[in-house]
Amino acid sequence: MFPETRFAADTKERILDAAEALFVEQGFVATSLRMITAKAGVNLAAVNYHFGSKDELIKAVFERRLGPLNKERIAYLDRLEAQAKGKPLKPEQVVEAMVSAALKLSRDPLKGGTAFLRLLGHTIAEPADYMQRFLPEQYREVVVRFKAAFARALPEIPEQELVWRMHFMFGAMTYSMAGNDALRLIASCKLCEADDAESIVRRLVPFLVAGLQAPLPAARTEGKPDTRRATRKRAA
Amino acid sequence: MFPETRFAADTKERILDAAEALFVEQGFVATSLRMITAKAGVNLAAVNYHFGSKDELIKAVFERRLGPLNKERIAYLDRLEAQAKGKPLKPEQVVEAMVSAALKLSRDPLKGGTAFLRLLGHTIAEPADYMQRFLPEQYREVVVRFKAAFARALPEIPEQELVWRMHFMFGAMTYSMAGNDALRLIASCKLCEADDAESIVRRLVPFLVAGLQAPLPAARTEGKPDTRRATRKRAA
DNA sequence: GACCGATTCAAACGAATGTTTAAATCATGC
DNA sequence: GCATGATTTAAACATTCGTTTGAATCGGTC
Repeated sequence: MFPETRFAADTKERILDAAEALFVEQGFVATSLRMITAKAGVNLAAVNYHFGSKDELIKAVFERRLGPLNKERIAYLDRLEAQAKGKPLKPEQVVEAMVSAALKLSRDPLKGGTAFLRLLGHTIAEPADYMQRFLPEQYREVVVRFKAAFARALPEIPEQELVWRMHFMFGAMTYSMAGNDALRLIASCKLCEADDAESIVRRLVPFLVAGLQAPLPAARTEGKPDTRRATRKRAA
Repeated sequence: MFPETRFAADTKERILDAAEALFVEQGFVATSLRMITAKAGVNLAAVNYHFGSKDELIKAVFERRLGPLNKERIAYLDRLEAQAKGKPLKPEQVVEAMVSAALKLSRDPLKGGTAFLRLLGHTIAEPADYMQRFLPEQYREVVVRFKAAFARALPEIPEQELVWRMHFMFGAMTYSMAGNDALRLIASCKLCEADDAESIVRRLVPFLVAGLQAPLPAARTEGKPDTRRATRKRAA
């Protein structure tokens, strides 16, 4: 009852691998099932046989990696909180928990996760309707847990402000993993040799921690906002 | 000699408007010329007549807004540097110059720029080959000027580090303007009422300034990076 | 009113898309 | 060895795509 997954499931994984790679290069819509099955070396009908439809294939590509990735993020957070014994974590610990799982994924050549991380970055912006429902579902638990952890680690930040800063954090994170295309533009190149994921994380974490801890914006003045202290004066 | 732009040239702009709106909702590839021309109320052939091809239409959608937007960014920076009379700017001034032009665009209802900003966010990640060459071209001057301004405003940050932080900055910026879809996930909603562009900017700027000024990461230690000074204690 | 370039229009083009079908092939139980 | 279910295969399905065509229509000039 086991070796059935030997050749058959191989087909499924070959399809997933090929699809993952092509989605990164060309996007979902521009990648046809014929390209995928050609690259995977399988028959065209195999996709609809094993996955049902192209949309389901796309979801499967994500579930294969995003599930374990987010589980590991939560596990990392669990470990930290267990060590802390009820004390709030330090902000850099929470950021680290958020980021380092992705780092590990990208570093493991067996998992072939580098392509997936770039795909992930490209896809957050994906306007496709079924993706707009699928991705939040995949991220829900991570968001809830980390939002709570950040709220404890940064008690001086009001909730609404924290939500936005987490939003910015997600942006910088996904963007920096979406590939160095935009980076190659900023640097005149030859700097971007440090594109291994580990050094990216080592640079990203301080940036995010500082941003999350930034002084609160001035309440609602019209003139030059002076970015001074965080008086929680409710304007109006 | 004026009303000629009333119906005829109106066709081009009607197409551009419709395309812009549909691209935001569905992406480039998923949006067909038939949808665009239907929404614009013009004939299908009008796109190829006025723009030559779908790709050229896409470029036109971007050029119409991205050109003025980036020109204004540079003009803003020019103004600041003229006022400073040779002194380096403050980091928040440079960030403000980068961000506020986009804010103004989004606030002008006449320009209909809100949709475009969201489109821009979605598109930075666009894998399409001709976009990979077109966008850097559009951004080149902005990047050069702002990189120089940041280098003067943040003299203690090494160039390589600065390049990465600008990268992160672009990420947080584009992401936060790409629409509140991901945000709606973080907040349980009902917080996101503050989605007008101005309040976003007021929150975004302090975050970015703090991130850009973050303490430099520890050199290359293996143990827990304490983000303080680079103690080269070897954790055995 | 006739001419003309610019624009619009309906219709068709070939190519490519996701999906389905029915036969062929495989592995495996009895 | 044969029946059975799972998989693979080649071929076709109906749509949809971007683009092209050639005639119709418009506004303005002589």
